[in-house]
Amino acid sequence: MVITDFSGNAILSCLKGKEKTLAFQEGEVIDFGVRQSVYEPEQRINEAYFPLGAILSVVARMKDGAMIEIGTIGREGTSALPLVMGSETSANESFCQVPGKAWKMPATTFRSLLTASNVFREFVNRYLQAYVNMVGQLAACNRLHSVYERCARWLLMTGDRVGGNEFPLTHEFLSIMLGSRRSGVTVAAAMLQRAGFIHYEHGKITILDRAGLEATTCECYKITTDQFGDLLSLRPGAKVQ
Amino acid sequence: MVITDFSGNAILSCLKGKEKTLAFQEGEVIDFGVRQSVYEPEQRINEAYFPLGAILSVVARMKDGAMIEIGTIGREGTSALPLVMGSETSANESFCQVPGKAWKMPATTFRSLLTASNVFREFVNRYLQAYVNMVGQLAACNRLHSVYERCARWLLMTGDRVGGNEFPLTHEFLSIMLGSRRSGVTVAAAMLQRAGFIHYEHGKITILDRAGLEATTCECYKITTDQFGDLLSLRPGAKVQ
DNA sequence: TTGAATCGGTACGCAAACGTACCAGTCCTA
DNA sequence: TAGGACTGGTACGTTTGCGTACCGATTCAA
Repeated sequence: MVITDFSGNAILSCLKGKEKTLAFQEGEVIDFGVRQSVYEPEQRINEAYFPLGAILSVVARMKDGAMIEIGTIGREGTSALPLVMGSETSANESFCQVPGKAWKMPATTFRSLLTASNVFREFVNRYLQAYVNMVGQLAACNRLHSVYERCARWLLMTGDRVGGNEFPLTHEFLSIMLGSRRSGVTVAAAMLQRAGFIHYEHGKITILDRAGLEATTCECYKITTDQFGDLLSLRPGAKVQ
Repeated sequence: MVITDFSGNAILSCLKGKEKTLAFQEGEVIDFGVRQSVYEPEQRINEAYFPLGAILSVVARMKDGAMIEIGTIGREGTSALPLVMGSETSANESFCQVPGKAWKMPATTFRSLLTASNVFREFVNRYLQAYVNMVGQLAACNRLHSVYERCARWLLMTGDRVGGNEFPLTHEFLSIMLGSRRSGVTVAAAMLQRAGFIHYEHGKITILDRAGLEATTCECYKITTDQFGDLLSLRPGAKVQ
């Protein structure tokens, strides 16, 4: 895979002219491996990442070791939102959820771009708004909806961001992201498979019937995705920008 | 109550000189009544509010009518975060949770202040960061912690924002905010009262033992409050700025 | 190729919370 | 001051999901 432009990432693809050149010169493509750390909590952010295929998870970790996803970042966004809000650190831990490529850029370059380009800053702000709305909707969803619904939602959202219908995933990992038991996720996933919406085997999952999943999941998926969609045209196959 | 300066609100109190004058001239004190609407979902934001005693709730409402709190705003902040992110509308509904006063300012004035004053913009950004962290922590808390723990957390956070130990609250209302049954909240609240941490009667609650509540609640309270505290010195009795 | 690790299926007792209902005390208002 | 609304206490059957355990199948590495 050769990066000839930034069309793989919605944020980067709105750069033009000398800002685009700067982003090229001072950045590079990197590979994220599964569970590779992106940011550690309270640590200084030195790089901004823009997924080109990788998917990142922002998680909260409790003192007892419990972990749960509070945000997810794919080709529509960037890991560097704290920098947009003028923070030097990330309050939460984040890591790679689905392996793939990402554009890496020094934090200083990202800050320069925010200052230099109004279009870029405004676009990043719109992404920030959509991201915040996603987190809020997740807070509601986590309290009000069943494992089964949330399971379908997570698969759809990840499918959207991976830009395809197949990605590596274990029940164990999904259960951590959803903040539920592995056995509970297995039951929910088995129901989805029996319904013909998905197929999985040994750490690999395939979405077979997106419409079926959408009919199964709670309204949170549509609300969140529409909020991104208004801003960013995230759906698979949709043209970025 | 006569407003001689903005010391009641952390955000406004960082205004100086001609920006402060502008905020005075183009704003006014208003009274928020219980359950009075602040913003409706998807509607244009025409005013920014800065609580001086009132507490506002941002909530998500589901198609089936279920409602749950996803953010709370008191003397430390402002209702107008979507404007900070360049949005014209609020994705969620918000209303007054605890009645009291607030400073009201046209959205255009708020935008002017953000442009005119670096100090103000940076301060608002720090508040935005803390708010986003609060929502994320809430997403985790809603999934991982019991009604009992969340009940104590909510009372503490509201006590912090009201700037006192007594405020109007019914079990019914609290159960909606927490996304749980009223009967469940009654049981949890009764435990807290039996422990001597709180006292309540007919829609009025008093926090008797803050340390007791803090020992009871989950870590989410401390994490969230510390994130605000680093930025804003929110605790009761603490000097603002 | 063989042993270990990973992954998924399933079961089961248990706790939390749901959903609902009914009742009594308090407050508000006509 | 009498009736109705609001608030809180309680009960109980049901559901969901927890916590844990065990087992078979697949995959991977030695």
